[in-house]
Amino acid sequence: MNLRVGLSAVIVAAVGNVPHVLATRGTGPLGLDGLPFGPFNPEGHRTFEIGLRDWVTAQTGFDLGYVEQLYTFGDRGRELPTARLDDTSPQSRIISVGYLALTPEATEIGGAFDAVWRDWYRYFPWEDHRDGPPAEVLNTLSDLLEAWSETAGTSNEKIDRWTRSSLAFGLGDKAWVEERVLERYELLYEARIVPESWRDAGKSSPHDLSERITGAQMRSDHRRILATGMSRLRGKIKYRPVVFEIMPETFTLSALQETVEGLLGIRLHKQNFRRALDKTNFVEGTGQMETATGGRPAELFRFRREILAEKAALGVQTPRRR
Amino acid sequence: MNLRVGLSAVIVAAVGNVPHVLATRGTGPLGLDGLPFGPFNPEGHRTFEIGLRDWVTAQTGFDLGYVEQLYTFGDRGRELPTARLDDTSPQSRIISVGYLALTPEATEIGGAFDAVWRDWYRYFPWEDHRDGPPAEVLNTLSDLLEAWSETAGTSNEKIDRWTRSSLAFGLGDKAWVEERVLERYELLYEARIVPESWRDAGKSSPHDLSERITGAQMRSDHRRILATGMSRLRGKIKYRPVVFEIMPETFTLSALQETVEGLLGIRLHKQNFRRALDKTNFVEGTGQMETATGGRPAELFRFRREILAEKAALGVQTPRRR
DNA sequence: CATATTATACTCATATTGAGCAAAAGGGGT
DNA sequence: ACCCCTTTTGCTCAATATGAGTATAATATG
Repeated sequence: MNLRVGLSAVIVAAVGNVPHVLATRGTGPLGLDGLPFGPFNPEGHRTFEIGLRDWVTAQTGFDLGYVEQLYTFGDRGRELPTARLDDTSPQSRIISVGYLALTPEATEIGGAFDAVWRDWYRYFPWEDHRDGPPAEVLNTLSDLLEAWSETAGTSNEKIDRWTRSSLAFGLGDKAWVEERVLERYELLYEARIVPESWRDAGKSSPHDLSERITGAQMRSDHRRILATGMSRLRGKIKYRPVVFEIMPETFTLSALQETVEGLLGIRLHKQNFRRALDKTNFVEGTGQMETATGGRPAELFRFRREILAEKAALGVQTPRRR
Repeated sequence: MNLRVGLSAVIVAAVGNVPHVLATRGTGPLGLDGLPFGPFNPEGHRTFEIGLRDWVTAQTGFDLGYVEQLYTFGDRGRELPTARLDDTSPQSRIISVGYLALTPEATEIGGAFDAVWRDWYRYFPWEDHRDGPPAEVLNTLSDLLEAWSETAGTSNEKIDRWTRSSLAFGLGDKAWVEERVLERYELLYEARIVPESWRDAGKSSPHDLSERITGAQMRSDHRRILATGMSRLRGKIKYRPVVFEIMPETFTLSALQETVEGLLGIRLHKQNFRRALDKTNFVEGTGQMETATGGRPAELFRFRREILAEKAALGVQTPRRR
């Protein structure tokens, strides 16, 4: 059997303090978006990371800053949109090594590469709790998950399904834990709520759900890879100063907070955010002022990159509600 | 070029509350240990994880419990012990997907598989701070790292090397951060202190260091993979109840603490450990007593596996000294 | 010059953390 | 029986961190 290795990238930038991912525009009959994906060329590149950087630069014209490996996806049944899980035909098998990359420049994409920056909540509407939990989306999903739990064979299995659902989505008295993006997506996939779970099984969905609820689909398993990247980033931001990789040279503290809030999908208490930031010594004032704030001008700050080697944590802890 | 995918596993169990890894005994001229490593067979296995479980069971006769993917290693120059980093010959390239597995049974290995359980500090003597920082090892390494810093070209580079060294190893007024196992190993590799850095470059080491200082070598890049696994486990133990995957059915709280201490390589405050554990509700008393403690008998506890889906964190936080 | 808007500075109750002392419950020797 | 040693278990306390509030400063706008 033919084994091939590809690289897929979740490239994140902030557009107006809202997290965006680089997506390749859909071309097939369904017109689904995908993640940038390129073959790994073992002759040309000594490491995966070098291969990834090269090929993103070649196709989009900009340099990636922060890069980290996410996960290696090798399941059979993920290559073709119509592949069946029980398919055992000895076709070529593609293994894809997923990477998370952060870049400050959400510039227009040059070259022949048909890619666009997309608000990442387009693919995950239930993940955006910045204006409180999105009631319509969550209620619909909650109902569907409850129905799915009911269809289980045994009563134990029913309870298990519903427990997992409420924990993942913070239903009932459970807390919403923002970094469980992957867990939530996988649950929606397992419960056959998200359309690609039907697509991958070669069937058509019996549901008639709007994209406002289930989010936009992606090619192959790219939405899963994106969920993996979001989970990783939301987790990491709490103990490593990775936000600064997507911030411009100078920024106001409010802009920094809004970016963090955008990534986490929740609002933070302003005063406590500042206090936590103060303790870390990660930023220093530049003396310059940003006047277009609409109110009192804010000082522009800069990330003290020297400190990167030293300190580890951006002490932004998120409150555990409930 | 031939692309092949292999699976390597860091399989951890506790032998008398001390963490051990399953290692394959050295056969080559150097007689170096290695990690269990097997080819991934795309025809036979739908996913990597299934492949891994199958092959460990086939070779050792026991079932893996907890399994998680670590990292995918694909650098050129890691296949052969004598491969040179600048080697560009189009030989077969092996990509290895590393896995971390935890198992409670440190049973004898059956079958034809020549594997042994090895104290993981055999490979990383500088990581064991259970009886305080290991002065001899750390002093020697500190001197070597300082010497390496001095050989840098520019003064900036000198400072950078020494900063990274003291941060990684907690030298001077810096704190020892136990989960930076990989960072420390990579620094020792970069500084050419660890013998395999010379081996990989096809040279022989000018140092004459005992294994008591540099730890035991492993085949290929297996020591790096082990370091990755140790880092992951030490990090994860603080926010997920993974310890219980290597504990027997019932255990005393002291045994649990000693196992955690073994994994983290540091001592914890007993009363605070208990208090943190209490809050999580992860364990429940069985009523039975263990009398062979040498003092007051201790109650035997059991992990409440039902809670696994619910609660996330084993709130064992490690003190940040200094 | 009042008002809206945003930035920044304090305050305070409560929870968490690090670290200590004290009592309880065994075993072993005299 | 009694003392000593060891380990478990229970409790206290100061220091710090956290969540959330109020007050004040500095600008733009009408």
